[in-house]
Amino acid sequence: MSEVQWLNEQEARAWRALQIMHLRVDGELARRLTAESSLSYADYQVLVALTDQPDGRVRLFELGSDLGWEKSRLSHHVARMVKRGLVTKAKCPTDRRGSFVVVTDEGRAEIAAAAPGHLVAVRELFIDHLTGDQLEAIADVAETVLAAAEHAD
Amino acid sequence: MSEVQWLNEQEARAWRALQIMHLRVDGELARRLTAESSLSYADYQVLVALTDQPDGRVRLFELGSDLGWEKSRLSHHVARMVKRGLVTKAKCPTDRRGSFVVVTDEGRAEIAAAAPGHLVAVRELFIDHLTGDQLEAIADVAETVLAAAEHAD
DNA sequence: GTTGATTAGTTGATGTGTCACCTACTTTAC
DNA sequence: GTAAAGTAGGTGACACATCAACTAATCAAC
Repeated sequence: MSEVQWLNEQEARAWRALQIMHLRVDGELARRLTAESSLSYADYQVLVALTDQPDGRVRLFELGSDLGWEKSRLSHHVARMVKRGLVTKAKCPTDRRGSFVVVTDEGRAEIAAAAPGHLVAVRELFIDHLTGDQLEAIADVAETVLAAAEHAD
Repeated sequence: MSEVQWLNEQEARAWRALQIMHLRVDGELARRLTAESSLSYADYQVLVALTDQPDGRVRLFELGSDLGWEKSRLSHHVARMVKRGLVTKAKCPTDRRGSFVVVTDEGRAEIAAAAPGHLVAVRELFIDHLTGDQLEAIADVAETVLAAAEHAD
């Protein structure tokens, strides 16, 4: 067994605080979303991705990689959303293996109703407490870490 | 309906990047942990909290608030860990409603085996890409946000 | 054009989280 | 003391996530 390199105080503080912050903030966001709308946080993310597109449709595999979800999870989740009338599926004409997920009017209505409250919550729980410099620093860190992860695929 | 205040570019960039970073990093950490040990990320967190204590025992409600878990989730999860022999439960002598969760030798062995690999992964996926200033900035941000959340209980 | 590898998506079993509700004990107020 | 309120924890039903195995279409090689 080789020596374990434990985290030093600064590293441990940053890592721990970040983990706990994320837990608290995301937990509270999810709680408020389900309390104030009929959408889960997962539903919300799917609907945001769909309504970001001009035609409100995205291929399943693309949605999966955008959200960082496994295809199985996505398949199950979309099936539940179809059953609830938030989205539908459509065959892809150019690749007969594939499907699109398409927002329905009901899905658009649900996210339109939920978004304002969610944005208020994001501000209240996170953004409002930070300076411009801090937001910049956060974005730099996250993008650095993500770029490294991409690079190590 | 009042106007929705959308996120500006800087805010959106910071928020989005942070969310995606967390998804990717925590997802990869969880994947590696389950691949290289018999512990889930949740198991790992419970065992860390227990082995942090000199006597390896924590009251359930305390563990719950440390981890930010609901009591029901904790109850279910601990029950599963008991079944797997990683922890046991012990009645609290001073409050007869309460119980302690106690690490077993097997639990200690499992986390001792898993911790080195996990630390390597935390470094590789996160810490190694950041400067001391960046770590400091992250910790400041997270602590600020957490303090605000505490304050708004 | 036939074979093999890869990719898109599904399915079912199983593990995990959440919600509403429950018991048992403790604390507070009178 | 006793009633009411609060706290520690558990339970069962259901929603959700993960894993392995599967079908079907496309792509690459020859």
